[in-house]
Amino acid sequence: MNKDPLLGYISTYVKLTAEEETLLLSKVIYRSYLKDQYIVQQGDVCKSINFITSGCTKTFYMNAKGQEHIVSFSIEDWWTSDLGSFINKTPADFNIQCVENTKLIQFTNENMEELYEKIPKLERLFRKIVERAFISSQKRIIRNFSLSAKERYQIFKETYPKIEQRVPQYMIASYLGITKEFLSKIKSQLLHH
Amino acid sequence: MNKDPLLGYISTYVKLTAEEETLLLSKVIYRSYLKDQYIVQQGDVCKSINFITSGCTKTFYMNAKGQEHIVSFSIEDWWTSDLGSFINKTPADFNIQCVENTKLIQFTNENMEELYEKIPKLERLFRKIVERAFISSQKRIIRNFSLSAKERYQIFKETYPKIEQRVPQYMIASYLGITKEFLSKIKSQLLHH
DNA sequence: AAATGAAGTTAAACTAGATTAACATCTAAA
DNA sequence: TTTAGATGTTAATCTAGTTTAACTTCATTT
Repeated sequence: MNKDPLLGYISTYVKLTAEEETLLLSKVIYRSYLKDQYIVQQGDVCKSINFITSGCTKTFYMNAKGQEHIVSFSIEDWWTSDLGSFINKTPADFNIQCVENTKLIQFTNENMEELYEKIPKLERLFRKIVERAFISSQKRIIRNFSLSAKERYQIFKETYPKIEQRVPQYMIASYLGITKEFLSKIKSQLLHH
Repeated sequence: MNKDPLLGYISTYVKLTAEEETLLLSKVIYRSYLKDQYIVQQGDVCKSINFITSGCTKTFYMNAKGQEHIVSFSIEDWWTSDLGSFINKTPADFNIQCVENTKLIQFTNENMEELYEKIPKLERLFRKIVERAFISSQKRIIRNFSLSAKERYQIFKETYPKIEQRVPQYMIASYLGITKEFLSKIKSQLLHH
């Protein structure tokens, strides 16, 4: 039925007519990236909002000392972008890099504006998507404050079992806000209970 | 011109007609709370999205050990809610409590849905509001990972000078994710440089 | 089959920030 | 005017997590 993964995804939020679906697909760009390629580089303006159809990316901040801090991983059926940079056309705070070969569907800022005008239902779609993202971001702040690294790791494994198996351990440590050495210690503690 | 602070605020995002403004005002509830009163209690379902017209609130999570972790402060012209609870009608993760006597304008879930149907421009308004909230939440996660408590305190002072003067220091410590004793130490370090 | 490098482990020494506890200051009520 | 509660400070001790560094394991290339 839904030949396109994006349309399938959208239909779970809002119902588009056939014409709207055609218009939408005419305004998106299909792209493939190889493992390790950058979709967005910190300092550049982020030109797209991206819907991932296959693969895996990491969004990270690199500080002055050259340390990576991973904000999020994204896999199939998730969105990724530096939203602040995309909306305000300011230099990106984050890098988005492929952890696997990745296929995605891009919306540029101009196409996005046009689509919002022509298909107002998309305002609702993206309102809801951003609401969810915001809610989970708030929860993450609280978890980082109130839980130990070990507890955060256990919750990560439960919440994102797929991601845990697909990305190297040192990236998980970075996502959790700890060093790879300390995550290694936590894992051995959990093994030898 | 704009007799109502809410309409004034909204007009900076989207232009409403006089009829739309009237409809909107007919669907909101004006409320006053005293200092220390709760607007939302953790565990209850959060029934409203609130636009603050005067006063100050704190949104915090209380963990199993009874420790408060402040997620955010809100003052005039800001919104406050437990969005996850409001949208999904699930028990609230957070408490929202007044730090000062506070006046606010409430949108219930049903009124909100009705307003979205009748004034589609509001979808855009709230999309943009939530986008901003999400962007700053992401930045906060990164700051908590990559900066020391002293640096976070300095950024807090620069970013929210008004709030710093209005809330007690132990709440700022909680917002920063540190103890009041450690914030006290940081302040004396900054004084006697 | 050896060599290179990326990813993960272990352990010792170290530090940012927590905990505990005693004390200080301020305010508002009685 | 005293008292009591809330807020803030100082200092000693403690700990979760970092740093550094040496070592292991595994996959890929030559």
